[in-house]
Formats: sequence, C-alpha cells, structure tokens
Amino acid sequence: MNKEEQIIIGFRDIYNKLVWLNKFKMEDSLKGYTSSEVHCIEYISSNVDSNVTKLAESFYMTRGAISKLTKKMVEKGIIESYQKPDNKKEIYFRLTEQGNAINKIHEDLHDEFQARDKAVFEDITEAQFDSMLSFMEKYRRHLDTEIKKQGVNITNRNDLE
Amino acid sequence: MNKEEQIIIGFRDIYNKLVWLNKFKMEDSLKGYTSSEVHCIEYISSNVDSNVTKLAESFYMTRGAISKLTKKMVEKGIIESYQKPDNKKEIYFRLTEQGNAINKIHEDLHDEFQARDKAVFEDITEAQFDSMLSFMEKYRRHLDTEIKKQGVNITNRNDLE
DNA sequence: ATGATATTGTTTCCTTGTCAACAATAAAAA
DNA sequence: TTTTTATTGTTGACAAGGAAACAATATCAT
Repeated sequence: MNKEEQIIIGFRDIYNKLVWLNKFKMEDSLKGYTSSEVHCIEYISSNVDSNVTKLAESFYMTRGAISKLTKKMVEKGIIESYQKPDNKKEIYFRLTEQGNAINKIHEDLHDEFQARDKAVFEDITEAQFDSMLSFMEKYRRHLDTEIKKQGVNITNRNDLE
Repeated sequence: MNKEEQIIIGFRDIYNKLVWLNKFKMEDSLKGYTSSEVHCIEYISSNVDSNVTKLAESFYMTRGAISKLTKKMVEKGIIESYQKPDNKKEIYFRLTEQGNAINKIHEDLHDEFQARDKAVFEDITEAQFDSMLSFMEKYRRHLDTEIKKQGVNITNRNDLE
C-alpha cells in the first residue's frame, strides 16, 4: 500500500471512529436530540444569519434534508426563524433559550472529548503540526478545485440535455 | 482554534470532500451500482470468508443493514453465498463473475483518483510522511481503546437493567 | 422596465440505514 | 450431557436523507 492510500485510509478510519464514539456519548448526554440537530445548533450558534442553503453546503447535505430538519427543530422550540425587511425569500435561523442551553451542554461535551484525546496530541512538535496542517490545507484546496471542475461538468452536461 | 480542533476539522473536511467527489465519479462510471455495493464488493474481494458480521464491523454499520444489502446483491448476481460443512450458522460471500468485473472497474477508478490527487502528495518528504502516519496510528489506537471502554460500559449498563 | 435566469426553501416519493425482536445455531458452563 | 449464554443472520417498523419537481422571490441582461 502506498502513501496516498495509507493516509486516506487513516483519515477515514480515524474520522469514522471519532464520529461513532462521540455520537454515542452525545446522544447519551443529550437525550431527545439527534446528532444532526446538535450539529445544526453548533453551526447556527457560530454563524450569524444561517439559512437552509448554508447549512446544507456546510454539512454536504441536500437543502431538502435541512429544510425538514430545521422545520422539526422550530417545532421543538430549539431554534426560531427570522427574515430581513429587504428580502422576502431568505429565511434565517437563530437559537432559542432552549437551543442555547443545548449548545452549552454540547460545548462542555466537546471539551470533554478534547480532554479524552489530549494524550494523542501531547508530543507533536510545532514543526510536525505545521507540516500536517499545511498538507491538509493543500489537499483541501486541491479537492475544492476538483469539486468545482465536477460542478462545471455537471452544468455542461445539463446544458446538452 | 487549537491544534486538536484544526486537525480534526481538517480530517473531517478532507474526508467529506473526498467521499463526495469520488462517490459522484463512481456512480457515474458504475451506473446501476450504489457506492455501498461497490464498497462491499471491494471488501469481499480482498477478504476471504467475508460475512455479514465482518462487513458490518468494517463499515460501522448494523448487521441488519448489511443483511439487506447483501441480499440485494445476491439477487442482482453480484455476489454469491456459501457455507462451510462444519458450520450451519455462518454464511460467507464471494464475488461472481459480474462482481469481479465491477471490482476491476472500481480498481481502475481508484487508480484514476490517485492520479488525480497525485500532486498533493508529491512534495511530502519521507520524514513528514512517517510522522503523519505514526501520529495517525497513535490516534487510531487511542480511539480503539476508548471504543472498547465504551463497549464495556454498554455491557455493564445492560447488566444492570 | 421587462423578460429570462438563478436562487431559496418546501414537498412528495423513494432508498438506505437503524433499532429491536426474533429464530437458528454455536460455544460455554453446569 | 444438558442447560445456559453468545453469536449470527433476518425481518418489520420506523426515521433520516436524497432526488426531483415546484412556487416564490431575487438577480441579471437587454
């Protein structure tokens, strides 16, 4: 197995394990709320004027899925929607009291996760850290470019149909 | 944002982008087969005596989901099941001709993906590469330990109920 | 200003996966 | 051996998310 594969498999495996483990803990601490809802809350709390489209892009999900999710969350009283006077189309979300409370719990949990995994990061040197980050940044930019290309191809194809 | 967060977010973002992009390409090249099916084929091709349980563990999915997936794949003629003379319970899978053909296409696609992302890896030094891999290995082992702990807790909790 | 195009959010239908209960078999304990 | 426990795979009810069609609004080109 070569470099590329090893690194990609490493990414995938670590990410999967992390998601599995944290999801488990989270749904235990935040009973009654799904991990999707909690992610949504997290995003809304740190991005002003969040809307369906931005949430969907950030989570790699469809607008339809987010639309349903946020609708449920409004009904549950976790978030509320608002609009701007000069735009009758876009609908934004902000957290309610309840949403903020959940967010607080989630933040604490987050710290707990960091504490749990602290040892893994302890003896990374600054140099190692920087080299990893710059690699990831490069990778990410590359993928963005490829995704953009793909987007163009999709559009082109639709144009021909 | 601290080291841990940056790295984790990097993992997540790269992984998501990669999945999104490759899935897209794959379902374009392998029309009629879902990416789950292709992953299954990949696993079965490189693990002798694959069964529902092993597939489920490897994909972080439930046995139920894999059971349905493999059932469909058998019906489609992509894989076939077999048993061993001394075990009437376990059911194993292997690829059919058709499954092998799909696997071949997938492997080629895989090479294509590697070629696409080659540039990103080009100027990583051996040292950088080794340090990343050893970090990931450490992280992975840590998560395995934590997952195992979690498992114990689950069991304990059930015992009390 | 007006007509064409793009964006935003919603809904319906469908697929995929989870959960929980289950039967069949295997493994372990008595 | 017999009994108990664990493992394996399956199913049905359900929930989450994707795809596509849609209406409403905004943006752009002319």
